[in-house]
Amino acid sequence: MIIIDYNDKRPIYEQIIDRFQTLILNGALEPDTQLPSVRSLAIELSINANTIQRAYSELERSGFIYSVKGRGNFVRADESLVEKQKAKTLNELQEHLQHCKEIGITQKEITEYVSKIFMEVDK
Amino acid sequence: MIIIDYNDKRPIYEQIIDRFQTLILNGALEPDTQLPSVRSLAIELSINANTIQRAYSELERSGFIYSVKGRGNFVRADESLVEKQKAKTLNELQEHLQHCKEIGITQKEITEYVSKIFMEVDK
Amino acid sequence: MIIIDYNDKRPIYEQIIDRFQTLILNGALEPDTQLPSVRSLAIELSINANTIQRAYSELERSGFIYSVKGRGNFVRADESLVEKQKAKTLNELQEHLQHCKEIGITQKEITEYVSKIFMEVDK
Amino acid sequence: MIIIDYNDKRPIYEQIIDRFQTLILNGALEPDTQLPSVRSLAIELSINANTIQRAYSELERSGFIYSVKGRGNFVRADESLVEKQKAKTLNELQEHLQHCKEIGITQKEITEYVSKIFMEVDK
DNA sequence: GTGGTCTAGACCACG
DNA sequence: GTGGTCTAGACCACC
Repeated sequence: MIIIDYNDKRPIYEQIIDRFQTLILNGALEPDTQLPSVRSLAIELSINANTIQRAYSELERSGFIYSVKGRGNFVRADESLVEKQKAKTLNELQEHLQHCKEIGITQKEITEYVSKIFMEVDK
Repeated sequence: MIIIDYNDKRPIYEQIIDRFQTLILNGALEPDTQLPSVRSLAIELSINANTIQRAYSELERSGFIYSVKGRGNFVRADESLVEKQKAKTLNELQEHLQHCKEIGITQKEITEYVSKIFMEVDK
Repeated sequence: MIIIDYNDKRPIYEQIIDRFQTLILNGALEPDTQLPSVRSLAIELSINANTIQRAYSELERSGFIYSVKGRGNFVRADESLVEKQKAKTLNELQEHLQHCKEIGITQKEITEYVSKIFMEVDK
Repeated sequence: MIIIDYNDKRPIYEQIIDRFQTLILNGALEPDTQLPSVRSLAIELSINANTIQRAYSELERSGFIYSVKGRGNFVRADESLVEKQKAKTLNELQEHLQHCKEIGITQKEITEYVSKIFMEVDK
Protein backbone atom coordinates (compact mmCIF):
# COMPACT_ATOMS: atom_id res chain seq x y z
CA MET A 1 0.00 0.00 0.00
CA ILE A 2 2.82 2.37 0.89
CA ILE A 3 6.07 2.45 -1.01
CA ILE A 4 9.11 4.47 0.02
CA ASP A 5 11.38 5.75 -2.69
CA TYR A 6 14.80 6.56 -1.31
CA ASN A 7 15.77 8.22 -4.56
CA ASP A 8 12.94 10.67 -4.02
CA LYS A 9 14.41 13.81 -2.49
CA ARG A 10 11.36 14.39 -0.28
CA PRO A 11 11.62 13.21 3.32
CA ILE A 12 10.14 9.83 4.12
CA TYR A 13 7.41 11.15 6.40
CA GLU A 14 6.21 13.41 3.60
CA GLN A 15 6.07 10.55 1.11
CA ILE A 16 3.90 8.64 3.57
CA ILE A 17 1.61 11.62 4.13
CA ASP A 18 1.18 12.19 0.41
CA ARG A 19 0.45 8.55 -0.22
CA PHE A 20 -2.27 8.34 2.43
CA GLN A 21 -3.74 11.64 1.29
CA THR A 22 -4.27 10.46 -2.27
CA LEU A 23 -5.58 7.10 -1.06
CA ILE A 24 -8.13 8.94 1.07
CA LEU A 25 -9.00 11.62 -1.49
CA ASN A 26 -9.65 9.21 -4.33
CA GLY A 27 -11.74 6.95 -2.11
CA ALA A 28 -9.44 3.94 -1.90
CA LEU A 29 -9.55 4.31 1.87
CA GLU A 30 -13.12 4.83 3.02
CA PRO A 31 -14.14 6.82 6.10
CA ASP A 32 -13.55 5.06 9.44
CA THR A 33 -11.22 2.53 7.88
CA GLN A 34 -8.43 1.71 10.32
CA LEU A 35 -4.90 2.56 9.27
CA PRO A 36 -2.03 0.17 10.00
CA SER A 37 -0.61 0.71 13.49
CA VAL A 38 2.45 2.88 13.86
CA ARG A 39 4.63 -0.02 14.94
CA SER A 40 3.45 -2.53 12.35
CA LEU A 41 3.89 -0.06 9.51
CA ALA A 42 7.33 0.88 10.80
CA ILE A 43 8.38 -2.77 10.74
CA GLU A 44 6.80 -3.38 7.34
CA LEU A 45 8.69 -0.46 5.79
CA SER A 46 11.76 -1.05 7.98
CA ILE A 47 11.96 2.55 9.06
CA ASN A 48 11.89 4.33 12.40
CA ALA A 49 8.54 4.37 14.23
CA ASN A 50 9.02 8.06 14.96
CA THR A 51 8.79 8.72 11.24
CA ILE A 52 5.41 6.98 10.97
CA GLN A 53 4.24 8.77 14.10
CA ARG A 54 5.14 12.10 12.55
CA ALA A 55 3.24 11.30 9.36
CA TYR A 56 0.14 10.23 11.30
CA SER A 57 0.31 13.32 13.53
CA GLU A 58 0.37 15.62 10.54
CA LEU A 59 -2.42 13.72 8.84
CA GLU A 60 -4.47 14.14 11.98
CA ARG A 61 -3.60 17.82 12.30
CA SER A 62 -4.69 18.49 8.74
CA GLY A 63 -7.91 16.56 9.27
CA PHE A 64 -7.43 13.50 7.10
CA ILE A 65 -7.50 10.99 9.94
CA TYR A 66 -8.51 10.85 13.60
CA SER A 67 -6.80 8.96 16.32
CA VAL A 68 -8.35 7.09 19.23
CA LYS A 69 -6.11 6.40 22.18
CA GLY A 70 -5.52 2.72 22.63
CA ARG A 71 -7.41 1.78 19.49
CA GLY A 72 -5.58 3.26 16.52
CA ASN A 73 -5.89 5.73 13.64
CA PHE A 74 -8.93 5.97 11.36
CA VAL A 75 -9.89 7.78 8.15
CA ARG A 76 -12.02 10.86 8.85
CA ALA A 77 -15.15 11.58 6.84
CA ASP A 78 -14.86 15.24 5.90
CA GLU A 79 -16.03 16.39 2.52
CA SER A 80 -14.69 19.94 2.92
CA LEU A 81 -11.17 18.54 2.87
CA VAL A 82 -11.58 17.31 -0.65
CA GLU A 83 -12.38 20.79 -1.85
CA LYS A 84 -9.60 22.37 0.19
CA GLN A 85 -7.08 19.93 -1.24
CA LYS A 86 -8.28 20.46 -4.79
CA ALA A 87 -7.94 24.21 -4.36
CA LYS A 88 -4.40 23.81 -3.07
CA THR A 89 -3.39 21.52 -5.92
CA LEU A 90 -4.89 23.84 -8.52
CA ASN A 91 -2.99 26.72 -6.98
CA GLU A 92 0.28 24.86 -7.36
CA LEU A 93 -0.70 23.99 -10.91
CA GLN A 94 -1.22 27.66 -11.66
CA GLU A 95 2.30 28.55 -10.57
CA HIS A 96 3.66 25.70 -12.63
CA LEU A 97 1.77 26.84 -15.71
CA GLN A 98 3.00 30.38 -15.18
CA HIS A 99 6.52 29.05 -15.22
CA CYS A 100 5.86 27.08 -18.41
CA LYS A 101 4.64 30.25 -20.06
CA GLU A 102 7.71 32.21 -18.94
CA ILE A 103 10.15 29.87 -20.61
CA GLY A 104 8.22 29.90 -23.87
CA ILE A 105 6.02 26.80 -23.83
CA THR A 106 2.88 27.37 -25.90
CA GLN A 107 -0.72 26.88 -24.85
CA LYS A 108 -1.11 24.32 -27.58
CA GLU A 109 1.68 22.12 -26.23
CA ILE A 110 0.09 22.14 -22.80
CA THR A 111 -3.45 21.32 -23.90
CA GLU A 112 -2.04 18.39 -25.83
CA TYR A 113 -0.43 17.11 -22.65
CA VAL A 114 -3.64 17.56 -20.69
CA SER A 115 -5.61 15.57 -23.23
CA LYS A 116 -3.01 12.83 -23.24
CA ILE A 117 -3.15 12.44 -19.47
CA PHE A 118 -6.90 12.26 -19.29
CA MET A 119 -7.26 9.85 -22.19
CA GLU A 120 -5.33 7.13 -20.37
CA VAL A 121 -7.45 4.60 -18.54
CA ASP A 122 -6.91 4.33 -14.80
CA LYS A 123 -4.62 1.57 -13.74
CA MET B 1 16.76 41.77 -11.59
CA ILE B 2 17.03 39.14 -8.87
CA ILE B 3 14.67 38.97 -5.91
CA ILE B 4 15.09 36.69 -2.92
CA ASP B 5 11.99 35.49 -1.12
CA TYR B 6 12.86 34.47 2.42
CA ASN B 7 9.43 32.93 2.87
CA ASP B 8 10.19 30.56 0.01
CA LYS B 9 11.17 27.19 1.39
CA ARG B 10 13.74 26.64 -1.34
CA PRO B 11 17.35 27.54 -0.57
CA ILE B 12 18.58 30.95 -1.66
CA TYR B 13 21.08 29.61 -4.18
CA GLU B 14 18.31 27.67 -5.89
CA GLN B 15 16.11 30.73 -6.17
CA ILE B 16 18.97 32.57 -7.84
CA ILE B 17 19.60 29.69 -10.23
CA ASP B 18 15.95 29.52 -11.23
CA ARG B 19 15.74 33.27 -11.74
CA PHE B 20 18.75 33.39 -14.05
CA GLN B 21 17.56 30.29 -15.91
CA THR B 22 14.25 31.87 -16.85
CA LEU B 23 15.95 35.17 -17.72
CA ILE B 24 18.25 33.27 -20.08
CA LEU B 25 15.60 30.95 -21.48
CA ASN B 26 13.13 33.70 -22.34
CA GLY B 27 15.86 35.77 -23.95
CA ALA B 28 16.01 38.62 -21.43
CA LEU B 29 19.72 37.86 -21.06
CA GLU B 30 21.37 37.43 -24.45
CA PRO B 31 24.38 35.21 -25.14
CA ASP B 32 27.74 36.59 -23.97
CA THR B 33 26.08 39.13 -21.71
CA GLN B 34 28.15 39.52 -18.55
CA LEU B 35 26.42 38.62 -15.31
CA PRO B 36 26.95 40.72 -12.19
CA SER B 37 30.16 39.77 -10.42
CA VAL B 38 29.95 37.34 -7.52
CA ARG B 39 30.86 39.96 -4.95
CA SER B 40 28.76 42.80 -6.32
CA LEU B 41 25.63 40.66 -6.48
CA ALA B 42 26.32 39.40 -2.98
CA ILE B 43 26.40 42.97 -1.69
CA GLU B 44 23.36 44.00 -3.72
CA LEU B 45 21.29 41.13 -2.31
CA SER B 46 22.93 41.37 1.12
CA ILE B 47 23.86 37.72 1.17
CA ASN B 48 27.15 35.88 1.37
CA ALA B 49 29.39 35.70 -1.69
CA ASN B 50 29.70 31.93 -1.30
CA THR B 51 26.00 31.57 -1.93
CA ILE B 52 26.25 33.48 -5.21
CA GLN B 53 29.35 31.50 -6.12
CA ARG B 54 27.44 28.29 -5.64
CA ALA B 55 24.56 29.47 -7.81
CA TYR B 56 26.94 30.51 -10.58
CA SER B 57 28.86 27.23 -10.36
CA GLU B 58 25.73 25.21 -10.83
CA LEU B 59 24.56 27.43 -13.68
CA GLU B 60 27.91 26.81 -15.35
CA ARG B 61 27.76 23.08 -14.72
CA SER B 62 24.34 22.84 -16.32
CA GLY B 63 25.52 24.88 -19.29
CA PHE B 64 23.62 28.14 -18.88
CA ILE B 65 26.68 30.31 -18.36
CA TYR B 66 30.44 30.09 -18.74
CA SER B 67 32.96 31.59 -16.42
CA VAL B 68 36.40 33.00 -17.15
CA LYS B 69 38.81 33.49 -14.29
CA GLY B 70 39.72 37.10 -13.82
CA ARG B 71 37.00 38.29 -16.20
CA GLY B 72 33.59 37.21 -15.00
CA ASN B 73 30.58 35.05 -15.82
CA PHE B 74 28.82 35.20 -19.17
CA VAL B 75 25.63 33.81 -20.72
CA ARG B 76 26.38 30.82 -22.91
CA ALA B 77 24.89 30.51 -26.38
CA ASP B 78 23.51 26.99 -26.50
CA GLU B 79 20.24 26.45 -28.27
CA SER B 80 19.96 22.78 -27.31
CA LEU B 81 19.53 23.82 -23.67
CA VAL B 82 16.26 25.56 -24.44
CA GLU B 83 14.76 22.36 -25.77
CA LYS B 84 16.20 20.28 -22.96
CA GLN B 85 14.77 22.61 -20.37
CA LYS B 86 11.36 22.69 -22.02
CA ALA B 87 11.28 18.91 -22.08
CA LYS B 88 12.17 18.77 -18.41
CA THR B 89 9.50 21.29 -17.45
CA LEU B 90 6.85 19.49 -19.49
CA ASN B 91 7.83 16.26 -17.79
CA GLU B 92 7.30 17.80 -14.38
CA LEU B 93 3.99 19.18 -15.60
CA GLN B 94 2.93 15.70 -16.62
CA GLU B 95 3.52 14.34 -13.13
CA HIS B 96 1.65 17.25 -11.68
CA LEU B 97 -1.32 16.70 -13.98
CA GLN B 98 -1.28 13.02 -13.14
CA HIS B 99 -1.61 13.96 -9.50
CA CYS B 100 -4.48 16.35 -10.26
CA LYS B 101 -6.29 13.55 -12.03
CA GLU B 102 -5.75 11.16 -9.12
CA ILE B 103 -7.45 13.41 -6.62
CA GLY B 104 -10.43 13.96 -8.90
CA ILE B 105 -9.83 17.25 -10.71
CA THR B 106 -11.57 17.24 -14.08
CA GLN B 107 -10.06 18.00 -17.45
CA LYS B 108 -12.48 20.91 -17.83
CA GLU B 109 -11.21 22.62 -14.70
CA ILE B 110 -7.64 22.36 -15.89
CA THR B 111 -8.22 23.67 -19.40
CA GLU B 112 -9.98 26.65 -17.88
CA TYR B 113 -6.89 27.36 -15.81
CA VAL B 114 -4.64 27.03 -18.80
CA SER B 115 -6.71 29.49 -20.79
CA LYS B 116 -6.72 31.92 -17.90
CA ILE B 117 -2.93 31.89 -17.61
CA PHE B 118 -2.34 32.43 -21.30
CA MET B 119 -4.93 35.17 -21.69
CA GLU B 120 -3.02 37.51 -19.39
CA VAL B 121 -0.83 39.98 -21.20
CA ASP B 122 2.87 39.77 -20.49
CA LYS B 123 4.10 42.22 -17.93
CA MET C 1 40.42 4.37 1.38
CA ILE C 2 40.78 8.02 0.44
CA ILE C 3 44.12 9.79 0.21
CA ILE C 4 44.61 13.51 -0.25
CA ASP C 5 47.69 14.70 -2.07
CA TYR C 6 48.46 18.28 -1.14
CA ASN C 7 51.04 18.51 -3.91
CA ASP C 8 48.34 17.76 -6.44
CA LYS C 9 47.22 20.97 -8.12
CA ARG C 10 43.62 19.82 -8.27
CA PRO C 11 41.29 20.96 -5.47
CA ILE C 12 40.71 18.59 -2.58
CA TYR C 13 37.04 18.06 -3.31
CA GLU C 14 37.91 16.98 -6.84
CA GLN C 15 40.47 14.45 -5.64
CA ILE C 16 37.83 12.96 -3.38
CA ILE C 17 35.29 12.82 -6.22
CA ASP C 18 37.76 11.09 -8.54
CA ARG C 19 38.74 8.59 -5.90
CA PHE C 20 35.18 7.55 -5.14
CA GLN C 21 34.34 7.43 -8.84
CA THR C 22 37.05 4.91 -9.60
CA LEU C 23 36.17 2.91 -6.48
CA ILE C 24 32.57 2.73 -7.69
CA LEU C 25 33.39 2.15 -11.35
CA ASN C 26 35.77 -0.73 -10.74
CA GLY C 27 33.35 -2.36 -8.34
CA ALA C 28 35.28 -1.89 -5.10
CA LEU C 29 32.20 -0.13 -3.72
CA GLU C 30 29.05 -2.09 -4.47
CA PRO C 31 25.60 -0.57 -4.98
CA ASP C 32 23.82 0.56 -1.79
CA THR C 33 27.03 0.48 0.21
CA GLN C 34 27.00 3.33 2.69
CA LEU C 35 29.75 5.90 2.33
CA PRO C 36 31.46 7.35 5.40
CA SER C 37 29.41 10.17 6.88
CA VAL C 38 30.31 13.72 5.93
CA ARG C 39 31.61 14.59 9.38
CA SER C 40 33.45 11.34 10.08
CA LEU C 41 35.34 11.50 6.78
CA ALA C 42 36.14 15.14 7.43
CA ILE C 43 37.72 14.23 10.74
CA GLU C 44 39.52 11.22 9.29
CA LEU C 45 41.11 13.30 6.54
CA SER C 46 41.50 16.35 8.80
CA ILE C 47 39.72 18.63 6.39
CA ASN C 48 36.60 20.73 6.65
CA ALA C 49 33.19 19.04 6.51
CA ASN C 50 32.03 21.49 3.84
CA THR C 51 34.66 20.14 1.48
CA ILE C 52 33.38 16.59 1.90
CA GLN C 53 29.84 17.84 1.56
CA ARG C 54 30.71 19.44 -1.74
CA ALA C 55 32.35 16.27 -3.04
CA TYR C 56 29.33 14.19 -2.06
CA SER C 57 26.92 16.70 -3.60
CA GLU C 58 28.69 16.53 -6.93
CA LEU C 59 28.86 12.75 -6.81
CA GLU C 60 25.12 12.73 -6.24
CA ARG C 61 24.46 15.22 -9.02
CA SER C 62 26.41 13.13 -11.50
CA GLY C 63 24.57 9.99 -10.40
CA PHE C 64 27.28 8.00 -8.63
CA ILE C 65 25.67 8.09 -5.20
CA TYR C 66 22.33 8.98 -3.65
CA SER C 67 21.84 10.74 -0.39
CA VAL C 68 19.06 10.37 2.17
CA LYS C 69 18.63 13.07 4.77
CA GLY C 70 19.14 11.73 8.25
CA ARG C 71 20.52 8.43 6.98
CA GLY C 72 23.61 8.96 4.87
CA ASN C 73 25.07 8.63 1.39
CA PHE C 74 24.91 5.38 -0.59
CA VAL C 75 26.34 4.02 -3.83
CA ARG C 76 23.80 4.14 -6.62
CA ALA C 77 23.21 1.17 -8.89
CA ASP C 78 23.28 2.62 -12.38
CA GLU C 79 24.94 0.61 -15.08
CA SER C 80 24.57 3.30 -17.74
CA LEU C 81 27.03 5.45 -15.81
CA VAL C 82 29.83 2.97 -16.34
CA GLU C 83 29.47 3.27 -20.09
CA LYS C 84 29.09 7.04 -19.97
CA GLN C 85 32.23 7.39 -17.91
CA LYS C 86 34.22 5.07 -20.15
CA ALA C 87 33.16 7.09 -23.18
CA LYS C 88 34.22 10.31 -21.48
CA THR C 89 37.60 8.92 -20.49
CA LEU C 90 38.26 7.56 -23.96
CA ASN C 91 37.36 10.93 -25.38
CA GLU C 92 39.93 12.62 -23.20
CA LEU C 93 42.42 9.96 -24.22
CA GLN C 94 41.78 10.75 -27.85
CA GLU C 95 42.65 14.42 -27.35
CA HIS C 96 45.73 13.43 -25.47
CA LEU C 97 46.86 11.08 -28.22
CA GLN C 98 46.20 13.77 -30.80
CA HIS C 99 48.54 16.01 -28.88
CA CYS C 100 51.18 13.30 -28.70
CA LYS C 101 51.01 12.93 -32.46
CA GLU C 102 51.31 16.68 -32.98
CA ILE C 103 54.59 16.92 -31.14
CA GLY C 104 56.05 14.00 -33.00
CA ILE C 105 55.61 10.96 -30.79
CA THR C 106 55.38 7.80 -32.90
CA GLN C 107 52.68 5.14 -32.81
CA LYS C 108 55.29 2.59 -31.87
CA GLU C 109 56.33 4.47 -28.75
CA ILE C 110 52.73 4.69 -27.62
CA THR C 111 51.83 1.05 -28.17
CA GLU C 112 54.89 0.11 -26.13
CA TYR C 113 53.59 2.23 -23.28
CA VAL C 114 50.15 0.68 -23.53
CA SER C 115 51.57 -2.83 -23.37
CA LYS C 116 53.71 -1.88 -20.38
CA ILE C 117 50.73 -0.56 -18.43
CA PHE C 118 48.58 -3.59 -19.08
CA MET C 119 51.27 -6.13 -18.37
CA GLU C 120 51.52 -5.06 -14.73
CA VAL C 121 49.52 -7.20 -12.37
CA ASP C 122 46.77 -5.47 -10.44
CA LYS C 123 47.75 -4.43 -6.97
CA MET D 1 47.96 31.51 -35.60
CA ILE D 2 46.76 31.73 -32.01
CA ILE D 3 43.16 31.12 -31.01
CA ILE D 4 41.76 31.69 -27.56
CA ASP D 5 38.90 29.51 -26.41
CA TYR D 6 37.01 31.16 -23.58
CA ASN D 7 35.05 27.99 -22.97
CA ASP D 8 38.34 26.24 -22.23
CA LYS D 9 38.81 26.15 -18.48
CA ARG D 10 42.57 26.72 -18.72
CA PRO D 11 43.82 30.27 -18.21
CA ILE D 12 44.47 32.30 -21.30
CA TYR D 13 48.23 32.59 -20.81
CA GLU D 14 48.45 28.81 -20.62
CA GLN D 15 46.53 28.37 -23.87
CA ILE D 16 48.98 30.73 -25.55
CA ILE D 17 51.99 28.91 -24.14
CA ASP D 18 50.68 25.52 -25.26
CA ARG D 19 49.94 26.80 -28.72
CA PHE D 20 53.42 28.22 -29.26
CA GLN D 21 54.99 25.10 -27.80
CA THR D 22 53.33 22.78 -30.29
CA LEU D 23 54.07 25.19 -33.15
CA ILE D 24 57.72 25.13 -32.16
CA LEU D 25 57.93 21.41 -31.42
CA ASN D 26 56.38 20.29 -34.69
CA GLY D 27 58.55 22.68 -36.67
CA ALA D 28 55.92 25.13 -37.86
CA LEU D 29 57.99 27.86 -36.24
CA GLU D 30 61.64 27.48 -37.18
CA PRO D 31 64.56 28.53 -34.97
CA ASP D 32 65.22 32.29 -34.86
CA THR D 33 61.79 33.12 -36.27
CA GLN D 34 60.51 36.29 -34.65
CA LEU D 35 57.31 36.01 -32.62
CA PRO D 36 54.64 38.71 -32.82
CA SER D 37 55.34 41.57 -30.44
CA VAL D 38 53.62 41.58 -27.08
CA ARG D 39 51.53 44.63 -27.88
CA SER D 40 50.51 43.61 -31.39
CA LEU D 41 49.44 40.15 -30.27
CA ALA D 42 47.53 41.65 -27.34
CA ILE D 43 45.59 43.88 -29.73
CA GLU D 44 45.03 41.09 -32.25
CA LEU D 45 43.56 38.80 -29.57
CA SER D 46 41.94 41.71 -27.71
CA ILE D 47 43.34 40.68 -24.38
CA ASN D 48 45.55 42.32 -21.79
CA ALA D 49 49.21 42.80 -22.76
CA ASN D 50 50.25 41.50 -19.34
CA THR D 51 48.77 38.15 -20.28
CA ILE D 52 50.92 37.91 -23.42
CA GLN D 53 53.94 39.06 -21.45
CA ARG D 54 53.40 36.30 -18.95
CA ALA D 55 53.14 33.66 -21.68
CA TYR D 56 56.35 34.87 -23.35
CA SER D 57 58.19 35.00 -20.01
CA GLU D 58 57.31 31.42 -19.23
CA LEU D 59 58.23 30.30 -22.73
CA GLU D 60 61.59 31.97 -22.27
CA ARG D 61 62.08 30.48 -18.82
CA SER D 62 61.40 26.98 -20.12
CA GLY D 63 63.76 27.56 -23.03
CA PHE D 64 61.42 27.61 -26.02
CA ILE D 65 62.17 31.19 -26.99
CA TYR D 66 64.77 33.85 -26.27
CA SER D 67 64.17 37.54 -25.94
CA VAL D 68 66.39 40.39 -27.12
CA LYS D 69 65.84 43.74 -25.47
CA GLY D 70 64.50 46.27 -27.91
CA ARG D 71 64.23 43.73 -30.75
CA GLY D 72 61.66 41.13 -29.79
CA ASN D 73 61.18 37.44 -29.02
CA PHE D 74 62.62 34.63 -31.16
CA VAL D 75 62.34 30.86 -31.38
CA ARG D 76 65.29 29.11 -29.76
CA ALA D 77 67.07 26.21 -31.45
CA ASP D 78 67.42 23.56 -28.78
CA GLU D 79 67.02 19.94 -29.66
CA SER D 80 67.13 18.69 -26.06
CA LEU D 81 63.83 20.46 -25.45
CA VAL D 82 62.07 18.22 -27.90
CA GLU D 83 63.12 15.16 -25.98
CA LYS D 84 62.28 16.73 -22.63
CA GLN D 85 58.81 17.66 -23.82
CA LYS D 86 58.21 14.23 -25.32
CA ALA D 87 59.18 12.64 -22.02
CA LYS D 88 56.80 14.88 -20.12
CA THR D 89 53.91 14.19 -22.47
CA LEU D 90 54.53 10.45 -22.36
CA ASN D 91 54.55 10.63 -18.59
CA GLU D 92 51.14 12.28 -18.57
CA LEU D 93 49.95 9.67 -21.03
CA GLN D 94 51.07 6.92 -18.70
CA GLU D 95 48.96 8.30 -15.85
CA HIS D 96 46.04 8.61 -18.17
CA LEU D 97 46.38 5.03 -19.35
CA GLN D 98 46.66 3.85 -15.76
CA HIS D 99 43.35 5.54 -15.06
CA CYS D 100 41.75 3.94 -18.11
CA LYS D 101 42.85 0.55 -16.86
CA GLU D 102 41.46 1.21 -13.38
CA ILE D 103 37.95 1.89 -14.62
CA GLY D 104 37.92 -1.22 -16.75
CA ILE D 105 38.87 -0.13 -20.26
CA THR D 106 40.57 -2.95 -22.14
CA GLN D 107 43.90 -2.86 -23.95
CA LYS D 108 42.11 -3.73 -27.17
CA GLU D 109 39.88 -0.66 -26.98
CA ILE D 110 42.88 1.57 -26.49
CA THR D 111 45.01 0.17 -29.30
CA GLU D 112 42.05 0.65 -31.62
CA TYR D 113 41.97 4.31 -30.62
CA VAL D 114 45.67 4.70 -31.15
CA SER D 115 45.47 3.22 -34.63
CA LYS D 116 42.55 5.46 -35.49
CA ILE D 117 44.42 8.60 -34.49
CA PHE D 118 47.53 7.75 -36.45
CA MET D 119 45.70 6.69 -39.57
CA GLU D 120 44.23 10.17 -40.08
CA VAL D 121 46.13 12.37 -42.47
CA ASP D 122 47.49 15.59 -41.02
CA LYS D 123 45.35 18.62 -41.62
C1' DG E 1 39.19 44.01 -10.20
C1' DT E 2 37.57 38.93 -11.35
C1' DG E 3 36.41 33.71 -10.08
C1' DG E 4 37.59 29.58 -7.08
C1' DT E 5 38.79 26.93 -2.91
C1' DC E 6 38.93 26.19 1.88
C1' DT E 7 38.05 26.82 6.86
C1' DA E 8 35.40 27.40 11.13
C1' DG E 9 31.34 27.58 13.03
C1' DA E 10 26.35 28.10 13.16
C1' DC E 11 21.58 26.55 12.40
C1' DC E 12 17.94 23.65 10.42
C1' DA E 13 15.50 19.34 8.97
C1' DC E 14 15.32 14.40 9.19
C1' DG E 15 15.35 9.68 11.49
C1' DG F 1 23.33 10.58 14.80
C1' DT F 2 22.64 12.00 9.55
C1' DG F 3 22.71 15.57 5.34
C1' DG F 4 22.04 20.53 3.78
C1' DT F 5 22.38 25.58 3.84
C1' DC F 6 24.45 29.80 5.07
C1' DT F 7 27.81 33.17 6.93
C1' DA F 8 32.26 35.43 7.63
C1' DG F 9 36.61 35.64 6.46
C1' DA F 10 40.91 34.02 4.46
C1' DC F 11 44.00 32.91 0.57
C1' DC F 12 45.14 31.90 -4.26
C1' DA F 13 45.23 32.41 -9.39
C1' DC F 14 44.11 35.23 -13.21
C1' DC F 15 43.59 39.63 -15.96
